[in-house]
Amino acid sequence: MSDTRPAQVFGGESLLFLTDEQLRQGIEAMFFAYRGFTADPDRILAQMAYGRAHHRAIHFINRAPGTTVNNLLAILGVTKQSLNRVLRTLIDDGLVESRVGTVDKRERHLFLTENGRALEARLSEAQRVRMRAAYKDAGPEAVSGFRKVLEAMMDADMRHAYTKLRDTTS
Amino acid sequence: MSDTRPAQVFGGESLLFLTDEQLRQGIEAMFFAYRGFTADPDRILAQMAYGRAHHRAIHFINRAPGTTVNNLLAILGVTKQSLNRVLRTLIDDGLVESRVGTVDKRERHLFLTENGRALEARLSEAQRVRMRAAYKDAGPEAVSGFRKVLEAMMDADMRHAYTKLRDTTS
DNA sequence: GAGTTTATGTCAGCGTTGTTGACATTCCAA
DNA sequence: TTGGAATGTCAACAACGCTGACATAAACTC
Repeated sequence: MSDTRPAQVFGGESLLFLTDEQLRQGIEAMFFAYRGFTADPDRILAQMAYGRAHHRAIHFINRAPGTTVNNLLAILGVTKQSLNRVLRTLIDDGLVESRVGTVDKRERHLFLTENGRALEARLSEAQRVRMRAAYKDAGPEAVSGFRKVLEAMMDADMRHAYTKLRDTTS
Repeated sequence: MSDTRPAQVFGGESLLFLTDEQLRQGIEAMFFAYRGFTADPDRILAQMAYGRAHHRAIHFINRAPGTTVNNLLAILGVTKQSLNRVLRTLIDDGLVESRVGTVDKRERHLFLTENGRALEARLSEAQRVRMRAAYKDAGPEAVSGFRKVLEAMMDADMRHAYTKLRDTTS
């Protein structure tokens, strides 16, 4: 059942930060913010025949060029059938190149083409504009807290994927 | 290596927290965290024939009992056809009650039934468990920053909806 | 009172993106 | 050589967005 009492007692100003009310506000903030987070790329994607799944694939291929399909599958957390449909259109449209592996020829290594990089730049710049404004509004300390809470909210395997990407300079 | 130090130690002098690398990390953190954010309710919903859209409707009807369809439409940011399909099933399944307005008889006021409240409690408790753990891990100061950045990331109309709900004690 | 607008519901159709299941191919490894 | 891993593909389906069109009732306006 619902518990409206503070679940933890910390320092004076933060007595209430674990009440159900505070948690509910966090939940609603996530909901509304995620909409804003995806709104700008969504507008660009809608002009072409693409959706968020294409954006995600493009993002992570750009982030880790040469990644295999299986690796991408793990990061995106979807089925191979679902990813394959998206990759198929991106490859057919000349945004992604799929190269057979040299060491293991079963593997396909994925790269963005010139056009793919151009779209990636458009999409991520649109998203960064909003993030930059939000970061600037909130200030550096808030940004640090923001990241800390988000990391704590991830599933363990996603946190591993995230930190692995984070600590890799592309 | 990438620089993961919090930028606030340099105060307003440093724009390190606004580098593209920092922004990219924030973008990826949002992506992975949102998956975790929805994972627990998703598991419950999958057992019934429901999805995220049902959860959202249930959440906001619980949050603002008696809200009208139009109001809910604005909060959820979907078309009436899309919302209607979801509401239809929830009403047919006896989770939501739709009452004709007394002042304006065109309006339908939405309420959760006993069963609706029970499901809402299950879903939101599952979500709160994760949020509570994340908040506890990150600490009160991080939570404040988290909320600050999320609010700054919202579209203006969503921020209005959010603060309106936030400042209404149910 | 007539006409317009508003709130809602509903039907039909479509697109993206997720799912499961089945099956083929290729190729590494034991 | 056989088993399993990585990948691709086909089929079917579901959730949930969308647009467009149309119906109804109520409220508002002139």
